[in-house]
Amino acid sequence: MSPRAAADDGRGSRRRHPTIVDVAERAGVSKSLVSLVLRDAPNVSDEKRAAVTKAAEEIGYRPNAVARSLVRRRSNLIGVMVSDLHNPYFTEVIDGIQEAARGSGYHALFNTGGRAAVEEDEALDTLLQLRTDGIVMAGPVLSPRRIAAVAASVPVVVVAKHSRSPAHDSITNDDRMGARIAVDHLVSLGHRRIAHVDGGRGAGSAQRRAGFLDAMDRHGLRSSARIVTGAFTEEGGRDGVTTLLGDRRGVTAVFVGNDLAAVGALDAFDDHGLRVPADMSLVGYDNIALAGLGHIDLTTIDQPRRDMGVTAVRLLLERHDEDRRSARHLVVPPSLVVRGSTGPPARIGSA
Amino acid sequence: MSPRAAADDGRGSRRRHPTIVDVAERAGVSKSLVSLVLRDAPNVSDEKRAAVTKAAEEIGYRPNAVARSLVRRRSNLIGVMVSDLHNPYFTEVIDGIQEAARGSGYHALFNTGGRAAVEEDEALDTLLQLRTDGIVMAGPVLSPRRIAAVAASVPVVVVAKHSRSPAHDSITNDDRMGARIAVDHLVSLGHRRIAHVDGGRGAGSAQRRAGFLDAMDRHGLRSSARIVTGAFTEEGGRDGVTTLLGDRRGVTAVFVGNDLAAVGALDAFDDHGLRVPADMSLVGYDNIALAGLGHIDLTTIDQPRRDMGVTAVRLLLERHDEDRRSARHLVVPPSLVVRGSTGPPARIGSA
DNA sequence: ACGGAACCTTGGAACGTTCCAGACGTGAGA
DNA sequence: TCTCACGTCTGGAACGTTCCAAGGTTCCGT
Repeated sequence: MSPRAAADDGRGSRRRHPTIVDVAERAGVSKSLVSLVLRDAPNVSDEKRAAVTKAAEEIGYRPNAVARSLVRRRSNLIGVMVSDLHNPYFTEVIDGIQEAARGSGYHALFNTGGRAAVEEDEALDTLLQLRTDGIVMAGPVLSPRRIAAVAASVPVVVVAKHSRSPAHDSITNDDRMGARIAVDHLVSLGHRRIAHVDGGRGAGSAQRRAGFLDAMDRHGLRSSARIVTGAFTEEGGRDGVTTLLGDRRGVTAVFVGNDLAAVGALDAFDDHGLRVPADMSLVGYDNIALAGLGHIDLTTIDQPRRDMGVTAVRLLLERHDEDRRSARHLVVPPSLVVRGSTGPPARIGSA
Repeated sequence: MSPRAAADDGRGSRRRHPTIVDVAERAGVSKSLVSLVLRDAPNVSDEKRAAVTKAAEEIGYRPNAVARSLVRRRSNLIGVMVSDLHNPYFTEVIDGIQEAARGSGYHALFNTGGRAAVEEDEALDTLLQLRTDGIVMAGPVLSPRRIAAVAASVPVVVVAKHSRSPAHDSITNDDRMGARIAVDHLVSLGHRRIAHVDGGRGAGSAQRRAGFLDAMDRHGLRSSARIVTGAFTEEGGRDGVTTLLGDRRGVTAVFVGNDLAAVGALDAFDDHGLRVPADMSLVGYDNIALAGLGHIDLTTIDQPRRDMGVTAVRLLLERHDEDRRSARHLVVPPSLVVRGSTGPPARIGSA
């Protein structure tokens, strides 16, 4: 009598999982044949195939991915470290990753670092020890050094954070261009005195600031461009606008660093009795779901986040399956989404 | 010369990961000793311990969790299937899970099913094949049958969906109680004619409806209670309110099924020129981040989501480590969060 | 009738760990 | 001096797969 026949695992607990050998015994074939059938290889007789399938079904066999990855030395897993799951920006990227992974025979598994470097490090370590075939880092706050170190042992693609590292790939949107689009839109509506409440030291903030100035310049409005410091939070937007309104010189439109901050701005305008868009136009950035709510209805700059997720997986597979060695840093174009927070400037007060 | 010394893996690609044997060779000890040191066992001389640690460090050794789980027959992984990552409700539950897992030497790994049963099934299969030590299902839309089937091979706890299955544990908030709290709050402000825009067939919707009627009854307001059908979406709330306002009989307050729908309701009130809370009080449910935004400022019912996540992990470990066999179905109390969307009813129109 | 190709099936090694049983000192107690 | 215990270290089996080389059949062409 085989030792396995001794039933449960001794702790009197949950019965051990059936293995390929159990299936083989029941079907009266070798374990190798079972393996072949389960991976549906050609050159297996219909008879045996049926017997194995039936036996597997009957005992509720479920392949052990652990043993499989060990011997194959690949897990078919894509690990995704998301810096912050609370940020709705990432959830759509995740959708794209999930979709692309499923479509290529991989499974995506997520992790989060709660915007803290130590935790991100731990999360990455888990992914690394699991021997995932590739790692996506969504908006990491980790140091470039550490990211490069991870990239030394597994393909890595960084999403939503600019990088020029030769060690890994990255994919970001063109923040400069996005800011320019926002300004162009406002100018086309007739605005001249436009302010920017920036995102402080947040990711992409510097580029958006540069794009803003750049665009104002092109329209010959450099002198009426105004920038105040904010942050990528509701509060950052509120404070920025408050500062701005303290000494505004006929500003009729504001481009805010991101949507969350724009909502804060909306709030501040409310407090000052300014109506949007009648008295003040407002443009955000990112097009998070929030911006589309009827009650907020924010004109904003959209990043093709889902596509970015899909592309991230593609980049990973190029490295893993096609053995690409050189780094690729992709920059995708953002686009304008016009909603109800922008309109022509009020006649009164226009210079 | 050992075959391993042949450098890379033949595909000319990424160098293979160093193993415990590589560390052993370099440190001049057996692989068993390396294993002992790495799991810092007692009874290892300081000298050897140092040698092993140094060697591991030098060659950048990182344990292979796959091999480890295979032989130990436990992965120290908690798999979390989240039905919908877009729903901010879950992100806080996730925080709790992550925190509790870390605190107990486990790692949490997430998955998502995009609110579709087939995809949820696939996601669970991935988790099952990975041999996670336990699975948390956050708001599954999967059939109870299928959930029970999964629970037959691994401990399962369902979060945010009522269940009485003997096969697994669950943790939910007391929706009846939450609805009662909402009504009590409105009544205490002086409201009498209160309506409920429900969540249709959404999870917990029936209980919230029952709690609403129950509370109205207790206050002797059964006859002025009004319920209209909605859904747990912005649109559901908007439509519900529109229906309601079509034939309102002096309604001064509305309790909406969840926060998202409440935002839709806010919108509909706007459209009808009703000011909140001056003309109409509004209470939501769930206390998602959105509700706290200054611009929305919604009074709502809070579920202790983070705690629910922590508790879910605890339930899992009770089964896995302490071998509990009987099912536990926990119900936690929700609480009121008063913000700016509720106030006393307007004098005009009060009966 | 014979060789070999084509097809199907199988045993065993390997993947990188953990764990068990036992080997090898060394020092204490008899 | 001989045992025995203790502390330290090691080899080998096991975990559940995949994959390779090779073993059998069957069938075809000559």
